Amino acid sequence: MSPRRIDPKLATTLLEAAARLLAEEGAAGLTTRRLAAAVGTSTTAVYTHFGGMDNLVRAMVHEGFARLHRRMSIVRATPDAVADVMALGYAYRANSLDHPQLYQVMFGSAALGGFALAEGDRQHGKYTLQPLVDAVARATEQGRFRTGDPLLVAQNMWIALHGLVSLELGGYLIDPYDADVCFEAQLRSLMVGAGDGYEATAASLARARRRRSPRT
Amino acid sequence: MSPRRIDPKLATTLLEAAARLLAEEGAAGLTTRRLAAAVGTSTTAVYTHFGGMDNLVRAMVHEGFARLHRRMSIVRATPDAVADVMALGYAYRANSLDHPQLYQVMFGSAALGGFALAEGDRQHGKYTLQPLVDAVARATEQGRFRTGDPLLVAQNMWIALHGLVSLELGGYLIDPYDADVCFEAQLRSLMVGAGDGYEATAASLARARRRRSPRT
DNA sequence: TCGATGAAGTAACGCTGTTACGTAACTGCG
DNA sequence: CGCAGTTACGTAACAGCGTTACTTCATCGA
Repeated sequence: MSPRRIDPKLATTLLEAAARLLAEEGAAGLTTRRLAAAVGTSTTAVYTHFGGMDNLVRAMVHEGFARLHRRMSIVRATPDAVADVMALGYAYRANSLDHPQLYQVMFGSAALGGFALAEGDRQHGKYTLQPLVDAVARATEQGRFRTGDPLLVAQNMWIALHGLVSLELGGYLIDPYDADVCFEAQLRSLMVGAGDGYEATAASLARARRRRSPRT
Repeated sequence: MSPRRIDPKLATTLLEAAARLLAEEGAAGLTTRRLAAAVGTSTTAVYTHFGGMDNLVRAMVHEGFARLHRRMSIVRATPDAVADVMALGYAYRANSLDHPQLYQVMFGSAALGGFALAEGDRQHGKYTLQPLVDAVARATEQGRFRTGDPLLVAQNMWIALHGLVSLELGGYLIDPYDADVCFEAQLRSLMVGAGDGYEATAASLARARRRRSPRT
């Protein structure tokens, strides 16, 4: 019927449209038919290029982790490793708030919505976490953190950050304190919990705060 | 067709069946038709009693928060308030692991699956958090925690715990450390981050560990 | 120029939540 | 006891979902 669209990159087009649909209408609005309509094709395209909605979502999750990794990779190492750790925290949260729906699909145990993630899809955090592990290791070398496995310390920080972002995006945070207050309190608590001094953490937090990236 | 079931508590029956369906088959298996079949009625019952699937899920979430609150309320106050705080952490995680699917619906920003939670539904954490706030306040009075708002401190602990449980249930935790290790490391870090001494925390953790409730 | 290959469209299947409509049962009043 | 009134339930349908045979058609290589 419609003139045949010669588009060898239909897969990419589909992914971009899916991301836009997800961002604008939420996960409920991300259906094969609406996606097909958005790119001017038929639902079959999803199957020839991805083999189903699951795989398309999986590809989006993949892309989401890559973007998160990129966002955290541009945080440079400075002489203050604790400030670096907190700067990574800022980057993590900023990326999540920039793509809230995607974040919820990545971590929202999206199996709920019928989208099923495979085992490997959840392990992208492994390399996403690497910049944080490095910064923690340097903070440990600098004597700011207690001696211990940087991977375990970094993972605990990631866990706490995910808890914050997850509850913030879900609207679960309780009234008197907004997410910003909770976030910085969380950062302070994490650094002190890892072994840093209370005053030293405050100074490093001030430094990290100045390094927040303006936009994506 | 079938003999009219005289069951004035059909609403309760539906809720129980829904909980069982959710636990056994996951959120994808929780449909009006399967639910109706499970209790030997028709899909209409869901609408006369709840006004739709959303409200039924909302009622389950309500019940889930109540159960969580109950589970945390049986943690008694002892002279070691920090041990109490960690015992509440154990209770929180134990409850979540006992009802993983329900937990994911409660916090999994279930809007993804088409189930929408109302604003008020998310604020049940307000009273659920109260036992933790009290324990934190006592730990502060005892000089174990730094002076500060117990609500903010407790909220940060809840955030971190939710992060752990959420990632654990979703299968996101990274290999070398299992969830138990991460959990106890998280507890230690939280107590130290709140102001407790490293050695004092270790002693209290040992006490809290002995108090774990055996079953629901 | 012609056959082969692969992708896209059509239409259908079974499933979902939801609702209009009819019916049957319980409730309360006389 | 008998008769409305109200409520709850079953039936059947609608729209929309993911998915999949089957068909059609554009493109490429010989």
